[in-house]
Amino acid sequence: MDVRTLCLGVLSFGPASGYEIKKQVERIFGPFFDASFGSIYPALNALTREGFVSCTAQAQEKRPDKKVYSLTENGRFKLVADLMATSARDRFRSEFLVAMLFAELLPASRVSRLIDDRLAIYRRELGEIEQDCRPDASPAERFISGFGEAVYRAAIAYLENNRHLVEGQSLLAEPARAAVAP
Amino acid sequence: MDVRTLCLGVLSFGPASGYEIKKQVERIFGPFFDASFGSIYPALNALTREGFVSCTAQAQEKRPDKKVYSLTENGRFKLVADLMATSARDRFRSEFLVAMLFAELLPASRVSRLIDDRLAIYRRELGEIEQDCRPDASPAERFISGFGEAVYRAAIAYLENNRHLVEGQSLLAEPARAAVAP
DNA sequence: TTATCCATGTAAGAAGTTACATGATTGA
DNA sequence: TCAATCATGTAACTTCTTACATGGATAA
Repeated sequence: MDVRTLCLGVLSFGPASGYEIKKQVERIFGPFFDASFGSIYPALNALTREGFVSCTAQAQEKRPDKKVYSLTENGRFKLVADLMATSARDRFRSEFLVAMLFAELLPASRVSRLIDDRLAIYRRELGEIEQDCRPDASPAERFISGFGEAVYRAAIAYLENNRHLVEGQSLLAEPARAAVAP
Repeated sequence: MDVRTLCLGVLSFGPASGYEIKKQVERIFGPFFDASFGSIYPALNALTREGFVSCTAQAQEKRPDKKVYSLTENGRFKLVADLMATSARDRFRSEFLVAMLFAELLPASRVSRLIDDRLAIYRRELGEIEQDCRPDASPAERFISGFGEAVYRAAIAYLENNRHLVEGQSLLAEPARAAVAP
């Protein structure tokens, strides 16, 4: 599963430009998948060369031509083949959790700050998911949004209820043991 | 946050070989972070060159020397500096969710299979987390394991309760609309 | 007036994976 | 006998990110 497949997938909903594809990916997947312009544009060019998408340039004044891509028949076959072949794995790579493992080495204030920041991010994502919930969304879109909601809610609740496990464990600031048993 | 920092972090718990570092990362983080030998060994060599770790080779019979690395004072400083500097972001990249967005294009059986597989993976991870829960685990380790548990439980419950949103939506096999309103 | 949106593209580089090489030991 | 464990390492490759180039329009 790479950016090329993602582009084919978004184009299966209808023609779009590279710019619009990026926006759609952001809206639908939010933090579950992302793709930069630096990967989308080359991907679309390659797909065009290989005949999986076709491109018509729309002239615009004072702006680069807008290139609108459409899935070709071959492209549709390739999309299905890619989706069938994919191992569909998840990779959740959390620098936050790595940092938490070494919380003892950091000042307590830094640990608290990291947790607060993470909570703020999760809450913001949650808010965006709830806001973006449009009535015309497909079942598949609702499925994905709902998954995000469920996972974020769980993560937020966990952080709120268990942050004490890593807060106030610092070996730097104060003698933690003395504070625990006064 | 990269493999180099991860190696320094694990070494802050005590000396270890590259092989042992990989095992520890697998045990502690499971699916939240991983590092292959192909990234760990070069990282350790670079860290040795730069003086952040020291290395003593233990001769072994019929096997490559076991190289045991220890954090130097400089390495400990660098670890803290890296942890302070990190943005500690999460990136959850789910090929599974991408595939689900395009569930309509796939045979219903394939969609069900993907969901079953994902549930099996989540359940297995959950089981491993619960099994690995050792009495001597640090609060930080318990914090991380608990986070995984909470998130996996939420994901499993969500998939079980909402899979109908993407199952039986196939445009391939049968006319879904007719089946919905008989 | 400053930031954001629109709009595409390239080049350099970071970071990591996979596959290979080597090979005895141990448990199922 | 087959797979896993232990043990390190290199090289080729994939994939993506970041930074840059260009620049008007529009909203705060």
